[in-house]
Amino acid sequence: MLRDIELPLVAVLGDMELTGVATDRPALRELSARLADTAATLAAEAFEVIGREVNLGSPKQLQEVLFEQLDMPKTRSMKTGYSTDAGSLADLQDKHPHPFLGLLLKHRDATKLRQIIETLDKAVDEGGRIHTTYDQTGTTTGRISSIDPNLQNIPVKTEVGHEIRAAFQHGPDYETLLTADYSQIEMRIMAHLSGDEGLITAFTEGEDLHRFVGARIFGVEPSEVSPTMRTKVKAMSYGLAYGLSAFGLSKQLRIETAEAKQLMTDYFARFGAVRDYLRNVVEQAREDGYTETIFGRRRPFADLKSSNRVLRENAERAALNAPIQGSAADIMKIAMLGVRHDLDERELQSRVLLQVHDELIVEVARGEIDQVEEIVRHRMGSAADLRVPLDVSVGTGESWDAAAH
DNA sequence: TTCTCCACGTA
DNA sequence: CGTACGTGGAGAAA
Repeated sequence: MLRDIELPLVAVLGDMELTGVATDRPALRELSARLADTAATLAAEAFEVIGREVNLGSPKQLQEVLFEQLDMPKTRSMKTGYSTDAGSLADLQDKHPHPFLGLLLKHRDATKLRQIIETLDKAVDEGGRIHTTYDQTGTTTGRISSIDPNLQNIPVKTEVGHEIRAAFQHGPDYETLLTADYSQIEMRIMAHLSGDEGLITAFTEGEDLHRFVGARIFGVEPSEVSPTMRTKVKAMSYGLAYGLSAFGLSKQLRIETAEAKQLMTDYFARFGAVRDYLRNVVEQAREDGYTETIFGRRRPFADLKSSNRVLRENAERAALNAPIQGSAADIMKIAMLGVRHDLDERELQSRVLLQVHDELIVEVARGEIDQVEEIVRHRMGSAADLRVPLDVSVGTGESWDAAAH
């Protein structure tokens, strides 16, 4: 692990840091200005609605507005009062609709995104590139983390998120950016580790994983799986690897606990080996005092025998997740070494710029697209030999956003 | 200036 | 009552 993966990876990460990624700074600044404008308008409207000016970024002041002035029902309790996070505000909007709530949520969204953009803008160097720093020893699972700035949590889900990613581009001497990511790698690892025949079949035969699983659970044909059914199955599948409970699932999907419970029962009725595996991982960790990834990376656990239930159950969920998240991290690291090796061997000018856990972003030199795609697909696809295929999806474009799939 | 809490972005 | 991270603002502590 140390000799064959971590140490060789040091140089790869070092080069990625030194190279950095080209950015369209004017675009970032324009976006920032637009969001500042939006935020100001929203703040003014919010103040109008409550009849006074407060700091919308202060949870303390928001609590005064919501729970005293507007007399809203109390939300989740915190150390310093009651929560004003997005989930709580959404609940409030149901129980006690008020225009202030929507304005506040939109204002938060705009200011948060603007703050991210400002941080990025400050990080741009003289050459127009942003250089992150990778921390190879900062996580408990084997993932690498990214700091100063963190380029592993750049927004993507919203419209503005896409605009931000559109500002990450290839440099002037290069032809395009290429992104390559593993599809459902953690679910595939779960299929591999559990040996669940149903899940393995889903990956070897099913075109759409969640549709396939949904058909099994709901007892219908894949073509009969509705969008709602698929959403539920998807949430549950991803949640499994984190130790999600029926309660947590119900909350996330905003459905009754009984329905969530039934969903999980139906899931495990069809994919029982998954449940057995998850139980076994925790059991084994309790005996050994550590978990292990496919490639032998160990994570110690001290709290699995704790008499404190909260500590113990937290440790159980972490222990169940560690081999899955950790194996995925191992696989990506091996793939990165392979990609680097092949780029060097063929003396190509293209270079890997970023890693975002299950995704690589490559700056492709002119005329090298086909070769680079072949290398990346091959190295990522063959980084581990599992009981299910490793599916890699690749895209190219002028920007990170355009290259995404 | 430094620390904790809250909130929230990603995989 | 969902794993793994990093960051910035507010407000308190030093």
